[in-house]
Amino acid sequence: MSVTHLDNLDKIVSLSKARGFIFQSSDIYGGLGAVYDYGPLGAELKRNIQQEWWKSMTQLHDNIVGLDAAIFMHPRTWEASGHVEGFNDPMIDDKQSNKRYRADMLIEQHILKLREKGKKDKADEIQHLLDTTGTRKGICEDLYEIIMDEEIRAPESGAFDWTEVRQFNLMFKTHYGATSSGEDDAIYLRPETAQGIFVNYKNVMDTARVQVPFGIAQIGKAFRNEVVARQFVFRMREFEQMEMQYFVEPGTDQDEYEKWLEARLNWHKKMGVRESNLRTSPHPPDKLAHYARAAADIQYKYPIGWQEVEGIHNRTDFDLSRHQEYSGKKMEYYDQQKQERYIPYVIETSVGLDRTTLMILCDAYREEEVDGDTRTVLKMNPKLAPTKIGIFPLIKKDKLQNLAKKIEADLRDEFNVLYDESGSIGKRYRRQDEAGTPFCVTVDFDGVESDGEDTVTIRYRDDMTQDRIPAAKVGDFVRDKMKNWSPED
RNA sequence: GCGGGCGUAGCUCAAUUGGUAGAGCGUCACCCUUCCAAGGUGAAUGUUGCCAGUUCGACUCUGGUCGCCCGCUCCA
Repeated sequence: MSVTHLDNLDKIVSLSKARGFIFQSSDIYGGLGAVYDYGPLGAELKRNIQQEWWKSMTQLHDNIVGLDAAIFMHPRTWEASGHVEGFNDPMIDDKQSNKRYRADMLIEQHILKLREKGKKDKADEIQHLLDTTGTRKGICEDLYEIIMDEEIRAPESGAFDWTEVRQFNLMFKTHYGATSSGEDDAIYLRPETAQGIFVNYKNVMDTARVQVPFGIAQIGKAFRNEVVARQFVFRMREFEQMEMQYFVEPGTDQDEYEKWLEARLNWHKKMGVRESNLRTSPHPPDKLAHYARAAADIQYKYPIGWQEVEGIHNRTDFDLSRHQEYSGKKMEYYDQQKQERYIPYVIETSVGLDRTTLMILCDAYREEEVDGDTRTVLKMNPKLAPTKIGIFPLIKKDKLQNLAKKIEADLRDEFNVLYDESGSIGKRYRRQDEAGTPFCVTVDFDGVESDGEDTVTIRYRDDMTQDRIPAAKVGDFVRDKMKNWSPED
């Protein structure tokens, strides 16, 4: 059996659509860019991943609690977080130095220089042009024209090699209130879930009886107007994050950061992703986000290359300090033992649920040669599989159907099962292979005609072998096999 | 955002110089069938991405628009 190497996402996209994992949004209207819907199998898969994450974060840690904050937040939140400032300005890049500047600031500096040189008329003229930007073509175009006409050079490199002026509106804006229309009522769809945690930090501390170090975990949607949103569910405009913010004592932050980076990498391995397809990748200091002291990606080797599936950040006390400043509410923690007051540092683990789902699909995907035919199979961790057990009568005969339906009824409460009696048995197996169903139980004549207890065959997705087991033991058997599953190469 | 390519049934594709759409696979039903998609019979599905124009007539020509792919750019 050969290992399947995927060069791109085509096969995954096709299978996702054909089997009902993932569809493009609003397909019948021609689709909506960079937005996708999860179909019946995808919804189950995604939910299973969520549950595994939630359990590993909350249930397995006595000092991490859950939260479910709203998508809408007070607009001041995004001023405090730095998103409004950073996401809404007309920016221009110097191609020589790759430095980015606010286009309007460049022009103001230019005006200032002119005044210093005594060129008052010229300065006034440009000031007027700047004040009336947006009235000629558009804000970006007008600013660009001034920079071009005045041959304004980059402050640091001295180069005159600009990109166009672009408005960075990463946040989706909408109106709050049914009768609203004006700018006053603008509200944002959150661009990250983290702020929902930070603004509830005090509430949680006051009610959940937690002590530093402690964490708050949350799963939820976030929205970003990406400049370039492509590559299936890898980069979407509406996506789901699974985040945990861990509040620690300053000074212990670097240790905790290292600890969580390793813990999170291990989680991905535990989900059944092959170790050779996972790695961590620290961000170089000059590429860190404004709030971070240290950061690393957990990357997966997608068909489109090594890409970030999760980010671990040391956010320092940036967010809590800013919220303290903007809200006027104390964000300090009082350590009774040490009799110290401080604003905790925050270690963030933030994993993309959609990216994880895509990773699981990619890592599971195989095409194998079986008797000159190609078998497409998703060898994913049984815990994550949308359907756990396919249950079939070998052929449509009452005797076989009755037992198969009885087994189905017995297992349905505990497992996601699927009963199928159409077509040949081989076809039913292969159909379940494509859905990633790890076990198929078939009722045959040997089983029901034997004296004593009924037996069935159980067929394994990964190697297509079978065992004959008592019909009453299917549940026990599956439970055991699920626990002992490990990925193959 | 820029440049290039593409857009016909769920999927892969076909339709002679413009004459109002077909096949295979898949799906569904029935029959057959004692374990790995390949038996038989039958059925459903398309305003040819969308809108407009040229034309007696457009899947086929033109423009716009939406979406997808590749490259560049971007990713605070």
